[in-house]
Amino acid sequence: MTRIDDVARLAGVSTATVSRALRGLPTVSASTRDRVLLAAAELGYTVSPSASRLAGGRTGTIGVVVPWITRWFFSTVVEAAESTLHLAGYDLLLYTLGGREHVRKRLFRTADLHKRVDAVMLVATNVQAADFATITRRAIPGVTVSSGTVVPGWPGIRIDDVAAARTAVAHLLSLGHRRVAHISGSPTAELTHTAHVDRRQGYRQELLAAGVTPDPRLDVNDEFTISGGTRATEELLRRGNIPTAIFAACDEMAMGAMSALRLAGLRVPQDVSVIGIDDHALAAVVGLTTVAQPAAEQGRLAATVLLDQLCGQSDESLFTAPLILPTRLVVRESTGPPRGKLEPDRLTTTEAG
Amino acid sequence: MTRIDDVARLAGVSTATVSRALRGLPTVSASTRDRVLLAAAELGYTVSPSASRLAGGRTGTIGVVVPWITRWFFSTVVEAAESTLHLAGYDLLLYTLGGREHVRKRLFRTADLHKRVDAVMLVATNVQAADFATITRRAIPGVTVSSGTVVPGWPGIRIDDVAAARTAVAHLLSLGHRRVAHISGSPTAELTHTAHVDRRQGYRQELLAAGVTPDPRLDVNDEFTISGGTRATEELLRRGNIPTAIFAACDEMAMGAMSALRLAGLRVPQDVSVIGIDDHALAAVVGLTTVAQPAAEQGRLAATVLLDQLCGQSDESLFTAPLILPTRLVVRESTGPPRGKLEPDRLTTTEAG
DNA sequence: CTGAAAGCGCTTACAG
DNA sequence: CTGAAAGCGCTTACAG
Repeated sequence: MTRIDDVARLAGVSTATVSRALRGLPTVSASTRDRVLLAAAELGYTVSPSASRLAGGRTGTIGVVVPWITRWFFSTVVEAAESTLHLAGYDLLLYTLGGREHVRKRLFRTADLHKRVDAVMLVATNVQAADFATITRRAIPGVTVSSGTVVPGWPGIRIDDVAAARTAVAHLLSLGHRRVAHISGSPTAELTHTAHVDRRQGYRQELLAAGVTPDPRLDVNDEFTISGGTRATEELLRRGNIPTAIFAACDEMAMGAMSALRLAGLRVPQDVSVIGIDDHALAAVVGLTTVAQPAAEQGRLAATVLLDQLCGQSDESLFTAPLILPTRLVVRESTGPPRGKLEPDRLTTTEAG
Repeated sequence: MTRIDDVARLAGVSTATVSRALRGLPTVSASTRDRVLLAAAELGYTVSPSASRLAGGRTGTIGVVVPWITRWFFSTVVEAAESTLHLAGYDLLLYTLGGREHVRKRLFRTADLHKRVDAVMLVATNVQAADFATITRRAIPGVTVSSGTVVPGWPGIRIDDVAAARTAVAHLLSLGHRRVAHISGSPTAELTHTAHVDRRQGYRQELLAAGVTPDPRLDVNDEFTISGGTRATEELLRRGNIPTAIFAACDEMAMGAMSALRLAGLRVPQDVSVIGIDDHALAAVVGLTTVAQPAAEQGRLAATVLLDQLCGQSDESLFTAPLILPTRLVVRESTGPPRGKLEPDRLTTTEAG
């Protein structure tokens, strides 16, 4: 394998000059730079990352931490972040926690992560107060996406989960629904993020504002997945006193709900309306009404903010408050007025009617 | 930051012994090992990856290359591979090509990748003959998942795409369909992988075996995505002479097809049957009949095979032929007999009938 | 603008 | 089983 000395010899300069020329430092004359680049190209030389890291102290790598990668929001964020980071010449080290709390702990409590990456992007991954110390002491730059906690010194990119939930519930209320159920992530299964906490709060706030007392029997927890939505909905049906509408905390749960309702012989939206949050790629296919959030944009922005920090040219306002991206209601076919409002008798609502 | 000398001093041994003890080499006495581990724990010492890599020549990192991460198959493979690799102490460097052919080229043609990772996992990423030389010369271990080409010296994990397609088409034929359309990836949009080539071949083979001549007007290319499936189906409808069944090369395209058909006022399966390949997490939700392939298992197996190679204890049979995992037909609600077979008159097929 | 030299923090023959 | 020493391949003050 060719090394920097080979290039230096061929170009007739020192290794220090090769190093400078290859990295585009301004302290190299144009003619020298050209000679070095030519020599490097001729030898097919690329710098050894290990040596460069050890000597230079920079890894050229960003660590991206996600709870999962198979869920729509996370994969979309990562894909957008990845292309931005690679374009800037950074590598992406992927950590999927997968509910393994000990992995998260090890990541933050030891110097491990810090020695592998120049900066960290935490997606829907909460950091506990005990971790702040580690992060701050090592002064590692970072950014959070869709995170419940604010990490001191790290910008945050997110949507307003409370407001998004209120928008969803307001839509159902405006259609005339009063028995509105909520299915959301469970505190134990979603340890790493807190979107479900905020969304539940928004659900309750909006109901209360409309004079509706939240009914705990209409509030079920499960995983933020399709099957989680299915199970939660089955539980709702099992409890009896079926709601006229279900607000699912994410589109994947909403789709699971639609599936469970259909299996139970209930029609969406004639018997039960369903709304989610996300605007998943499949939401349009299944006609799901939802509150859209810009996932790719959050990934792209987070990567950009991180790169700016590494260049030392961050917008200071980012450090004072999280950057909140807008959400918007997308009405499709899964929501409509409650049955009683239009057709009091189930029999008159068949397709033949 | 504490270094290896700090640990050595505290434990009263040389840095060489610390290095050996920490890596669990057998040439260290139990009592010495304990003393070293205790000292390391007390100082909160973790090895510097950069230094370790430079000195040892190993990176402890696996490069995983995927065309996209937002598609079901790829995210499922990566998530399974990730947990297996991290469990074994390896980091995962993610490269998402995103249709950027130049990224793939740079990755293989230069020594770049080789200097960052110990081994490579290529998911649905083809390698051209010109790349073989680079890979072989550098003798970097690797494994391919769902790859069309066989890389000399690398095991391959995959399904039999031709057979999977034939299973799908055979199901449609057995229901009585003769006008069977195919929607699949386009040669230009899916440069990196070749599943669409094999699946198209299986489609044609099965039709021909049944005495049906493939009609090029029923064969449309687009992206392996939901919207690709939607566009391809719209194109089919635009061409007129609507098929009684559509075989989509993947579930995402199939779901796009279902969506386009519904929008056009056609019912699935009464007017048009739809079948895919994958068994996407949402297939059950939308009632999609499909040929299931084990995505997570392919990721897990590929990671295991790679780790075995790095330990030098690979099963030799893996290098002689790709490991083919089984697929199986999962019949749901999106396929049924063609209309003519049961109900010759469209009017008699309404729900009221 | 350029070079000589130290140093980044480990691992690995080699010798014992 | 253990240690002294070389070396991995760069980058970075420092000096000029």
